[in-house]
Amino acid sequence: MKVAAGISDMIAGFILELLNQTGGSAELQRAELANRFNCVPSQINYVISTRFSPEHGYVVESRRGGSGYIRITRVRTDPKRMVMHTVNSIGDTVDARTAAALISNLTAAGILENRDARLLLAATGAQALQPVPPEYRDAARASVFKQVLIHLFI
Amino acid sequence: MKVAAGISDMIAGFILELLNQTGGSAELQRAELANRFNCVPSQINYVISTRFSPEHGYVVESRRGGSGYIRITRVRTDPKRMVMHTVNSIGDTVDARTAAALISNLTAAGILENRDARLLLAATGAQALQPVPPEYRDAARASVFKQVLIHLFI
DNA sequence: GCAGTTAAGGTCAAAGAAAGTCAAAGTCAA
DNA sequence: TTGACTTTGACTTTCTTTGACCTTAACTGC
Repeated sequence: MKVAAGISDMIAGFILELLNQTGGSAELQRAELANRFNCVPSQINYVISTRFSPEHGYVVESRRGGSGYIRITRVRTDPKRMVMHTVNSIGDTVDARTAAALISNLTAAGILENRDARLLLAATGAQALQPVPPEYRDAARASVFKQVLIHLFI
Repeated sequence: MKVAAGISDMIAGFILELLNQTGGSAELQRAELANRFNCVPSQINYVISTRFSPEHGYVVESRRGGSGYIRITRVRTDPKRMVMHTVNSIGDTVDARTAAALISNLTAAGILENRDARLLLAATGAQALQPVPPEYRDAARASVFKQVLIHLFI
C-alpha cells in the first residue's frame, strides 16, 4: 500500500533504478534531473546527501562548470572493516538516536540483516534500558551495542 | 457487543479494517485520519500506542516532515505463545546464567535462529552490562531480553 | 595566453509540512 | 468516588521544499 511518496522519494527511486540498470554507477546532470521532476536543482543535492551518502554505501563525485556532472556509485564495503569502524566510533556512550542511526547505516551497507537490525534496535532502545539509572544508560547502550557487534562479526 | 465505541475504538476499527484489506500492512497519514474522525492528530498516536503496540503484535514505523506517514504492520503470531511465556517467566530481573539457559531453550524450540541466539547472548552477557551498576544489572538484562523478544516476535 | 562570459554544480538558511510528546481535563464504570 | 481510560491542545522535533547567492570549469575573442 504505497501512497504519498514526496518528490525527494521519487527522485531517490529514479536514481536507484538507474543504479540497478547500470550495475552500480550512475552519472547525472543536476539541472536536467531537477527539470524532469519539476523541482529546484538544490533538491537534487538534498536527495543525494540524505539518501546516497557514504554512510548509505555510496560514493558521490561531481564536477562543476561546463559539461559538469554528478556521479553516484554504489560501493560494497568490507563488513569487518565497517563493523570495526562503527565499534570504534561509538566510544563509551551513545544515545538512542545515534545508535539507531548506526544500525540503519549498517543495514543499508548490507552488513546487518533486517532481523539483526530489529533485534539490535530493541536491545538498545529506550525501553530496554529503562531499568538502568539514567546516568548509566548511554554507557550501557554503548556496551551492549559493541558486544553484540563484536560477537557477531569478529 | 457494544456499539457506542468511543472515537479511539472507531479509529482502531478503521485501522484494523485497513490491515485486513491490505493483508497486514497499512500506511496512513496522521492528519488525514484525524480529520476523517474529527479528532486532534495526537489522538491517532494514542490509539496506536494503546492498541497497536509491539505487545499487541504490530510494528509501527513512521516519518515526519513533508510527505510523512505512519505505517502499521501486523507481525506473524506463530511463536508468539512461547515467546510470551518466556517473557512472562522472566519477571523483573534475570541473571546471566538463566538468560543463557532461556536462550538455549528458545533456540532448541526452533524459535530463535542461531544468529539471533548469538546476538542475544552477547546483548545480555556479563560483558555487555558491565557499565551498569551491579545492583541494576539483572533488571537491565531482563528488560533488554524482553524488549528483544517482544520486538522480534510479537 | 588572457579576460570575460556562460554553464554547470554547491551551500545555506528560511519556510513549510508532517509526526511526536506530555500533561491537563474529561468520562465512565465498578 | 476513585481510578483507569479518553480526549484535547500547546509545544517540540524531524524532514522537505524553495530560493538567493557562491564557486568552479569550459569556452570565446581578442
